[in-house]
Amino acid sequence: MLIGEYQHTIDTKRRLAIPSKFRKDLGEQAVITKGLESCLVIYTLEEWGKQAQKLEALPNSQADARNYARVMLSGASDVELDKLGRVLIPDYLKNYAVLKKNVTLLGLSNKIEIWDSEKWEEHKKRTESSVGDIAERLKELGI
Amino acid sequence: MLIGEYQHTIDTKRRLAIPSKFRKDLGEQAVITKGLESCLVIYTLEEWGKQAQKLEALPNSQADARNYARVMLSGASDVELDKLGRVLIPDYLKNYAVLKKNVTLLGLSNKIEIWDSEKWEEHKKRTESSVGDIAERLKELGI
DNA sequence: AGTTGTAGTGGATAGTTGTGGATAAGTATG
DNA sequence: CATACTTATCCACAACTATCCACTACAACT
Repeated sequence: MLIGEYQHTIDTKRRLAIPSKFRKDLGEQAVITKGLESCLVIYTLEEWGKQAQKLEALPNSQADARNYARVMLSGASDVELDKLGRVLIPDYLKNYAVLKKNVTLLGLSNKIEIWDSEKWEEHKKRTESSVGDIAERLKELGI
Repeated sequence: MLIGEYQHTIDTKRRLAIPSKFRKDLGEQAVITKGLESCLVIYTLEEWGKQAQKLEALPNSQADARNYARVMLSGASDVELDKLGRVLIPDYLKNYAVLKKNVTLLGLSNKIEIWDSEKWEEHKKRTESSVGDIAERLKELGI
């Protein structure tokens, strides 16, 4: 179902345990990639397939499209869950999101986000305090 | 699956190790050819078939199309993976892409691109900073 | 409380991967 | 034909990764 917030750790070998509640959704494989606000995103294979198809369909003759696909696809990595439900975070992704030992996993329905715990707390504080304002703005967009 | 970014080296005998995650997709043979932005592209035999078909189908009346097809088709070379999963980069392709020792391999779903590492870093920086703009423009194209 | 089970963390070992070099086989050139 | 030169096959090493097992903490249930 992919909801909830979990505190986990990345060990010295860059392994991260996926919350057990998320495992049946992911199966044995998943795709991890860069997200906005320098967090990481984990997709199910199915969900990633949809994203990849869109990127493959981009016109190869346009430089913009080529570059966009390059960044999006090369930034991703397919990972396997080991017997205990852990994944290996590639070095370049760990660096991108500036992950230290403590990370927070967020279940967001069709994807999972990984944040450095400190950064998430900070971000959450800022966001929650302005959640009313944001709701106002979203209403204007018809949500 | 062909996604992700890998740092490898070309040795003094122009051998390049294919990332092990890519090997099962390629099998024992692959096609390597020129790409845009002076990188190289590796296709599976199957995928190359599709690309070649597209190129052959280009309107023969247009000089641009003809030239593009010429460059792509004549530049191609089929390579075999040795027992350790390495391919031999032909000299003219190595020169075309100005490859030195350190190269970066990009998994782009249906193909693999090979860049000189320095050039890719530079290119990526420029692209990433404008990825938001690109996304906006692509949205206008209905993606 | 005691027991059982599960989840998260940490570490040891065996296997794989990437790289470099050595030797053998093929190709051209004088 | 001999020589230099390139290309293929094979092996060796170091670094990394996967797999396996152990330990602790917590929860649920009896």
